[in-house]
Amino acid sequence: MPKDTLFPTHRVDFWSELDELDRSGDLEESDEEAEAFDRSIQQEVEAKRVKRHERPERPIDEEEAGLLPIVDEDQLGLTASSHQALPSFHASQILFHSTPKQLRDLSTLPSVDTPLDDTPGATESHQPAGVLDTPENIASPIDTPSSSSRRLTGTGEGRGRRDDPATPVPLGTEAFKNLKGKKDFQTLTKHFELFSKGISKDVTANNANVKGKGKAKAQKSDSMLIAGLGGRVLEGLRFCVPPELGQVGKHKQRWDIISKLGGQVVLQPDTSITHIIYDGRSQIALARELGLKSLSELPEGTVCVRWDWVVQCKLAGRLLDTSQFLSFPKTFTKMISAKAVPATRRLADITSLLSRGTSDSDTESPVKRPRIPSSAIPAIPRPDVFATTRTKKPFLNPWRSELKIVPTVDTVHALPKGPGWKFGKGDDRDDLDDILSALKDGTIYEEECFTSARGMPYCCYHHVVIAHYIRSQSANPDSRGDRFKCGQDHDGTERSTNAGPNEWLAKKFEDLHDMYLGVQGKNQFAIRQYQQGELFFPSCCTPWIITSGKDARRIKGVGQSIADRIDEFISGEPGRAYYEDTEKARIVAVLKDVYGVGETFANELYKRGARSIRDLKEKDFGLTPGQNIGVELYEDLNTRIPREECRAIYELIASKARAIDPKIWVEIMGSYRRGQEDSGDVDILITRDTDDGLTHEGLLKSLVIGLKENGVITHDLSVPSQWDALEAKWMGVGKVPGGRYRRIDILCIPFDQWGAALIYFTGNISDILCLKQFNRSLRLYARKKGYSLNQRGLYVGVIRDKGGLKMTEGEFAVITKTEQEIFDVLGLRWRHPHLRRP
DNA sequence: TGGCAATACTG
DNA sequence: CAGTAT
DNA sequence: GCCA
Repeated sequence: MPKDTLFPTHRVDFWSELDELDRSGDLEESDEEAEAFDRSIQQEVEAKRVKRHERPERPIDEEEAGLLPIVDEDQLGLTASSHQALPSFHASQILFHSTPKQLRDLSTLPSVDTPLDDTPGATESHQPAGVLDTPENIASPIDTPSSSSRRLTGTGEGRGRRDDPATPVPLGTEAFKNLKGKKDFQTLTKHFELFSKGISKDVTANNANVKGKGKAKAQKSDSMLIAGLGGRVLEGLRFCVPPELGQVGKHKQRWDIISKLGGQVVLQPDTSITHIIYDGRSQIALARELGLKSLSELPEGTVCVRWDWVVQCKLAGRLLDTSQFLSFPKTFTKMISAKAVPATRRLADITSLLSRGTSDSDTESPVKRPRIPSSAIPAIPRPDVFATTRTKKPFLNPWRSELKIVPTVDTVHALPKGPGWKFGKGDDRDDLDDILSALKDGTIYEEECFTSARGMPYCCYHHVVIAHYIRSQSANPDSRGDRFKCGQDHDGTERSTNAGPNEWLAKKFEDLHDMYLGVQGKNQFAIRQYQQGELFFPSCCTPWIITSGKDARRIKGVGQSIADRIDEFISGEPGRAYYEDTEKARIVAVLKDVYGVGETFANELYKRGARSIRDLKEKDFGLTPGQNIGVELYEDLNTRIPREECRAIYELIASKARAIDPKIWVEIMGSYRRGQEDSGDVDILITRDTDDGLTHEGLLKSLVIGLKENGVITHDLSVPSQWDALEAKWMGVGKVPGGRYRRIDILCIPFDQWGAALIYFTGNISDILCLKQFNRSLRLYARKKGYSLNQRGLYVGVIRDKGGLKMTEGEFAVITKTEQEIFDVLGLRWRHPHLRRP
C-alpha cells in the first residue's frame, strides 16, 4: 500500500547515504510512530482550522506525551496587555529545555547527541554514533610521541629497524627490481636523479624568495599570502614517495615541494624514512608497491600520510598533526607502535634542535610534543585555521568509503507541520533519482554528473546537499558563525575542522569570496563563481585530492581562472589573489555587511573615508534610515539566530496573528524550515483559508502594529506598498524580549499561491550564504520543461524573448495550494525541506 | 558572446 | 532609475 | 568567471 510517508523512502541510490543517517541515528521511526506522527500532523492541520484559543499550532502528539511544557500565551506575554511578564524570558528556558532526548524522537530528522566536550581520555567510551574518531584518539609518533602510547597497542606495521639517515638501508628492493624493466619507471628515476642534483640551489633560491616576498605584506595579517611559505617545516624528515608509473609530473611537483620545505625525498623506502606519501587506501597495495611483505617492515614510527598533509603543513607554516591525514585512518592503531615512539637519534636530534625556545603553549596536548617552534619559521602571522588538533569536536572522515552522515540538527521543533505540508509518496521516483542511481551503479560517472549539472539541476543540488551534511556535521552548532565577517568575532581560531582532503581549498575560496565582495568592479557572477569554489572542494563533491589547478579543472565550474588561483595557493607564488587582496577590499567587504549598503555605496563610503563600522556610527555619511538601522544594529544583525530563538520569534508573531484572526495560517520559512540549527533571519509566511469568503487582507498592518506594541517588532526597513493587499511584504527588525535584534520578514500570500510560496521561501534564498541552489535548480528545471516558476506559482506557455524577458505571462499551470502540486506537475518527487539545503 | 532567477521596495 | 534587498 |  503506497502510504504517504513523512520521509519519502528512497531507493537504493545516493539518497541511501542520507537514509543511512536515518538508521545510524538510532532514532529510526517505526511505522507506527511514523503513522502516529502523520496523524498528528493531520490533526494539526485540522487544528489550524478550528477556533482560536485552541492552540492549534501545537502538534498533538507532543502534548499527549506531555513532553512539552505548554507555552501559555499569557505566560509568554504574547498578548499585548501582559508583556511586562517577559523580562527574563529566554527561549531556551521555555522551549524544550528539559526533554531533548524524547523530543528528538519526534524530530523529522534523526539526531545525534550533542558533541561532548570531553577530556581527551574519556572520548573512547561514548562517542556519538557515526563518529569515527576524534583527533585525541589518533596519534602519530612524530607529532605526539608519548600521548599515543597511552592507548595505542602497537601491532603490525612500522616495527622495523630505524637507521640514521646517513646510513639508510634500502627496503623492498624486490619490487623495484621488477619495475626496473619498465620504461615509465626509468623515466621516473631519471627525472628523480636530475631532481636530486638540482635540489641544493633550488632550496636556497626559494628561501630567499620567500623571505623577500613574505616581508612585503606580512603585517597585513591576510591569509592570502601564506601559501608557499612554510619555511623548512619538513627539515629532518625523510619522505618516501613511492613511484606511480605515468605520474612523473605529479611526482616532480611533490619532490620539489618536499625538498623546498627541507625534507628529503626518496623513491624507495629505506630504514631511515619517516613518512610515506600515499594517497591510496590499501595497506596491502602499498606494501606490495613498496616490495614489502608488510608495512611492519618499515622503520618504527614511520607514518603513511596523504599528500595533502604536506600541502597543509606548507600552508600552515608548521608541522601539523598527521592524525587527520593518515593514509589509513581506520587502522591507525596498527600503524603506530607505542614502543616505536621513543625517539630515534634522528628524532631526538630534531627535537632538541627544534624545541629550543618553544613553550608549546598553543597545544592542548598534555604531553609536550616536539614541534617546530614558530620562531624557527619565517613566520607570517595568519589565522590558525589549520590548527587541526585543537578541536575536541568529533572528527569524521567523510570522504572515506565508510562515509557516515551525521544529522546536523537537533531538531526540537518538529517539522513538518502546518498547512501546505503534503507528503510525498514513497514510491515516487524522479529524474534526479535516476541520475543518482546511475551514479551509484556506475552507469554514469561523477564527472558527467558535474558536466550535466546545469542541465540536470538536481544533480548539482545533490552534491550540494551531501556537502552540506558533511560540512555541518563536523561543524558545531555555531558553525555558521564563522561564515560571518563580523569584525572582532572573526579570528578564525575556533573554526571546526572539516577533514576533507580539499577542505583547505574550500577555506581559501571562502576567504577569496569574502574578499572579492569588496573588490570594486568585480562582476557579481564572477564573485559567485568563487563562492562556488567553496562548494566544489568538500570531499563529497571532490573525493580525490586536488593536487593542481589542472586537476581541479575536471570539476564542472572550475575554469582557467579558478585553476590558476589553486595553483597559486599550492605553489605559494603570490598571484592575482594575493595582489587583489587589498586593505580596501577587506574594508569595503565589511561595509557591505551593513544592511542596505551594497557594492556601490560601500565603495562610495570608502572613498569618503569610512574605514570601519565605528566610522559609520560616529561620522555623518548621509545614510538612509534603513542604513542607519543597519549600522546601529550591525553586531546583532550579523549574528546567526539560534533555532530556538527563531521559533520563539515565530511563536510570538504567530500567536499575535491568530489573536487577530484565528483562521490565519502562519509558517516559519527559510533555513529554519530546512532544519538548520541557526538562521540569518526569520521568514514568516502568512495566508488564510478563503473557504469562508474572508481573506487576510489588512491583517499585516494590524499585526505589525500589534507586535510593535508589545515590543517584538522594533524597526521597519521596508514596508509594503499596499498594506492591505493579499500579497504584501514587510521587512524589519524585531527581537524576543531581552534578546538580540533580528531581521524579520513577514509576507502575506494569496491562499491559492501558498504552495509556490512555500517552495519559494523554503528554498535557501534567505540564507545569506546560500547559492539559492534549490530554488534556482527548480526554476531552471521548470524552464527547461517549458514552465516558469516564481513565488506565485507555476506557469505554462511562458515565452521569452532573446533578452530572457517574458513575452507572455503564460497561465497558471496549477493551482498551487501545496508544494506537492508543483512537484507533481514537474514530475519530481516532493522533497523534505530538510533535504533542500544548500 | 550572451546569459547566469525573479521581483519588490527606497529614494 | 539605480541600488539594494529577498 | 564559466559554459554552451
